[in-house]
Amino acid sequence: MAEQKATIYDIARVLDVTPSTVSRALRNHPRISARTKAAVQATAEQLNYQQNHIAAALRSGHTFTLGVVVPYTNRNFFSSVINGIEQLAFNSGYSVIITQSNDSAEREQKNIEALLRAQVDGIIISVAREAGDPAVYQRVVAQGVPLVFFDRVVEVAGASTVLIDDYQGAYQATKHLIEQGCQRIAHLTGASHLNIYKNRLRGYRDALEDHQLPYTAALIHTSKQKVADGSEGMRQLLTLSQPPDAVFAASDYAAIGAMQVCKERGLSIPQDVALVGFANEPLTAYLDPGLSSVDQMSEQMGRFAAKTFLEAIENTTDFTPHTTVLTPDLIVRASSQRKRAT
Amino acid sequence: MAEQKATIYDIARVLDVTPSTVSRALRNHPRISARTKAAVQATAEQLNYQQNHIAAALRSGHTFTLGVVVPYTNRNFFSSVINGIEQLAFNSGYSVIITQSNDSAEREQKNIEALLRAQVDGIIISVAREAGDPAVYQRVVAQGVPLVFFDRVVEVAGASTVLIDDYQGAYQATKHLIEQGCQRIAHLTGASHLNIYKNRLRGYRDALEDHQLPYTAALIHTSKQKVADGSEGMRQLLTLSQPPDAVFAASDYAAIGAMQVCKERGLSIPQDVALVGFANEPLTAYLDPGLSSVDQMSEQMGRFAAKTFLEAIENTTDFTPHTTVLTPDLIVRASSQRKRAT
DNA sequence: ATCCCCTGTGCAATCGTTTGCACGACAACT
DNA sequence: AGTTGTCGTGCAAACGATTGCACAGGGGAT
Repeated sequence: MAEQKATIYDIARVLDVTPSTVSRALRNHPRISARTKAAVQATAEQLNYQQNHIAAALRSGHTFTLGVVVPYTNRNFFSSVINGIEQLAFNSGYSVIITQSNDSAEREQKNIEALLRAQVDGIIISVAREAGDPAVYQRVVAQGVPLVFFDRVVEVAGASTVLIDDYQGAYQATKHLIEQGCQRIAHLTGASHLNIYKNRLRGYRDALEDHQLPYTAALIHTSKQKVADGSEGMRQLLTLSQPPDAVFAASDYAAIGAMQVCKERGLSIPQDVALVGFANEPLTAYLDPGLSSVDQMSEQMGRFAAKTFLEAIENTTDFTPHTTVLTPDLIVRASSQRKRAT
Repeated sequence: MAEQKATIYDIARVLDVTPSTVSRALRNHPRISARTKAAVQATAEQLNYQQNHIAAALRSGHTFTLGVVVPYTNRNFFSSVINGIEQLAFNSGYSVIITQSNDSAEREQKNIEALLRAQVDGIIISVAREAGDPAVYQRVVAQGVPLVFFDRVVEVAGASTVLIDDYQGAYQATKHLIEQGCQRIAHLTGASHLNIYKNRLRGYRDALEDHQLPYTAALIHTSKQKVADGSEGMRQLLTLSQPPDAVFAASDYAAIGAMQVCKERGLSIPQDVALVGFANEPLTAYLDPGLSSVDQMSEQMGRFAAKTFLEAIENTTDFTPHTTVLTPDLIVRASSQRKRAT
């Protein structure tokens, strides 16, 4: 059944040279003559030679493999990031191993260890919601394996990070709502050990202040940002004596929940209540009305993470870990557009 | 920077035994005494020994790595399947390498070759929309690497497949529409070298016949099944002298397009036009009205694909390739529910 | 006592490449 | 003519584990 695979020995035998010469010829070593290289190439193709990555990896120490750890593969944001990572990695000859933590710290740690055993050349990770022991990350760095965090990051010496500017995104979204004439803008925020929600809240607050609008604690609702949480938040907000005329949610799902409640109550969107979400999940475009949202540049984030890794690999000596901050992009749809675009 | 990694030689030195003994002890070889095993275990932990997969792979021929090729990682269906695959694979000690073809046959072939070079223990694939040369798949099988197709399959001797029963799904969906009182049911189908659309069309057609409804060619619209295609199809259908009172689309996206057109024209859903899609993308639940759809059991599909692979690996000798057919599940939402559920 | 088998371990080859070092040949320079 | 340098290739030792075979010692059967 299993075909015999050709090795460099087979090529060497045919051409009556040594395997070393073949190896060097294939890797385009400068000291090998053009004639020999051509001959090796030719017989390699003829024998259908495929390099054995494993053997090469063992000797050289490079596996040309990149490990990725995400909470869930089937969440659009993460799968889009993976998409971006894979594009760049593939073009540079790297394979990508995907693992998922299911937001469990224990599972995350196991994943990292498995990746290290697999001798990956680097690890790109978005950490689990459940906080784990940072020692694991430090061990990765200590082993000399480049480590890149994205979106959900942790401060680790020697690691790089790729983020979006959550503050900016929230600021833009809030400013947009103000410009559309909204005066009482509520905010659905999330509680987490991660900074993303804090930064969004800050952006929201600063935008209000910069436009001389009061910051009102009653207009803030904190939750886990699921659809049901958004509904719950909206219901509470509508009980206020002065209900909001706009809602900026820190996630699209919470915004969807809010939208559903508005529809139930017969409130028109965006006239009575304008809505903006966060993440620009693909589904937001298909809602009725389309949900305005802050795009997280997921694919780009993946590409930057991969690029950072590649840089780290190529200059092992003089690479300094760094943080890349991407500017998010406000996508305006019907849910917040009260005034016609000029 | 890089810490020294412990090898079995280090353990052997400490205990004054040979590396062979250590290797066997770690792999729980029956001929090693319990005492030795315990001692090896202890020092392994003490030295923080982590097996080098690469070295083990080179010698043993097993990489404990599973290759996956999908058209796109960031499509919910595929990322959910990957999710399912990863769950089972991880539990059995396998890592999963993800590659994407972007629906290009050339890229798909390159991916497969890269996976083979990486010496993966098996490949799970959903083929590109663009048809490629089946010889690539045969080469995989010829090399003795288990090959499992899912959803978008190709007939290859020696390969296994995991599918959903598209015929059944379509039949159920159509039957459901009939039971809701629809009489003129249109179908948006896709053109492809793959069988999925053909089977859905067959299911649709047979359901009509079984309920004494005529099959009308004018009610069939063929396209690539994007949102815009669905809109286009719906517009055409509405120009008919006898427009349909229901649409069964072979994909959720086409159904969304149709839904948008209905809304534009002021047609009420489901009263004037009932709608059912296919795939049960998560967003369907959030549409207004919620879109009924046929669930493709994506995670389960992934789990079955992984299971098939694991079976093939474990009984290399007496494994016979087989086809697993999953029964899809019709999810009824507001878009097709004309009669109250009793 | 003799033979056989079982238990626990060691020996050494092997997986397929990579790579530091050495070496012969030939050209160029003093 | 001797020295130095460059070019093209070969030698052999890695990389870290796995594994078939051998073997010593001890117990039981004959």
